[in-house]
Amino acid sequence: MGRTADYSRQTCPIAATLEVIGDPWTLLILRDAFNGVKRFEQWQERLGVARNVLASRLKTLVMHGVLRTEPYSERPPRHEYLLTDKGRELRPVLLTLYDWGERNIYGEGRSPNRMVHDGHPFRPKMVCASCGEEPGSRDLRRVDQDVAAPTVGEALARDAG
Amino acid sequence: MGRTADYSRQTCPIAATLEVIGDPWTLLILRDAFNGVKRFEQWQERLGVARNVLASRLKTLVMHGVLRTEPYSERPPRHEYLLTDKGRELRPVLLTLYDWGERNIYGEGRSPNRMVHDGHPFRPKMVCASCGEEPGSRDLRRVDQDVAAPTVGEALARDAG
DNA sequence: CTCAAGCGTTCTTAAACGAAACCCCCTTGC
DNA sequence: GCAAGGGGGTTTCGTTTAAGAACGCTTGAG
Repeated sequence: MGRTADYSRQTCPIAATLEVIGDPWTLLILRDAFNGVKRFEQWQERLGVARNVLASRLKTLVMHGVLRTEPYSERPPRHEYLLTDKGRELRPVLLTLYDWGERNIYGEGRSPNRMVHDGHPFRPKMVCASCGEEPGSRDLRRVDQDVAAPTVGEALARDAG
Repeated sequence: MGRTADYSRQTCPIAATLEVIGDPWTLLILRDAFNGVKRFEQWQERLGVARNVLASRLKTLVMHGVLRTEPYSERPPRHEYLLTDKGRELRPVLLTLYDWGERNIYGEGRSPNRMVHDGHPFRPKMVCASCGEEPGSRDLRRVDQDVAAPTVGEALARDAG
């Protein structure tokens, strides 16, 4: 059946998220959206993605409320795609992907572009929102509510290497 | 050419990262790897992914150094797949995906499983590793090294909504 | 000797992709 | 008035990939 995302049956926030943004093109579309891209032709040109694929991705992003359309011309009828709040909350996802690639593919400091926060190099660090500490691999636990299958909590609570 | 990831030409850490882990199954494989899964049959059973696809994904993860194989039996020859350091550094990626799904799909606190850090609910927060501040949308800048095309820095430095 | 576990590979079929053509609506220029 | 062009897609068609089931291989157990 092609790639009809049958991992949907998984009751897990990660799987659920991937239903929405799990496509590689989708993430690049969002990257460019954060980059200020708003229109069909801009994405098409930058990404080189097939037009039908782009149209389809934009449609599902709108459907899922990650992007919304906003008319910018009546005649001819034209609209642009803007990030919603829900979409804007994906920034940390893009930032962690960015950071991983920069360090693990390009090699520390050899990335073609880097980010600067207030004058100093920016690197994202993940901390616990409540206590501000960086959680180790051991002190994160999962709590199930009403699910039997051990899905994801241990996932991130435990190291396996 | 099917989906031969031609966004490879993009000189961008995000695109580069997606070359490695941009497939939806790959991310679920990694989720389970963090969950303690180490063997072919375990993944196959949990994910319900086609065996040929699983084999192919594991192969490329090993090729990219995200997983490594470790023999656990000589006769018959068997090995398991373990996260490398490089792979373990993907934890923040999984955590941000988890968090986004929990909040934006299940709705605050309604996720089937949640995470607990040292007794209190865990939510990841992203801060600047240097100064510890949570970067706003305005105070992040991109610095190009030798690339002409405006690719990603603005992406994350600027809001577009 | 047969069976089962564990890890894939091979095969067929049905989606999804990629590329290019085509279409609609409107504006501009001649 | 009519061709040219920009913007935003949809249609068509050939190719690639994924899904799913079957098969193969090696070894240990009964």
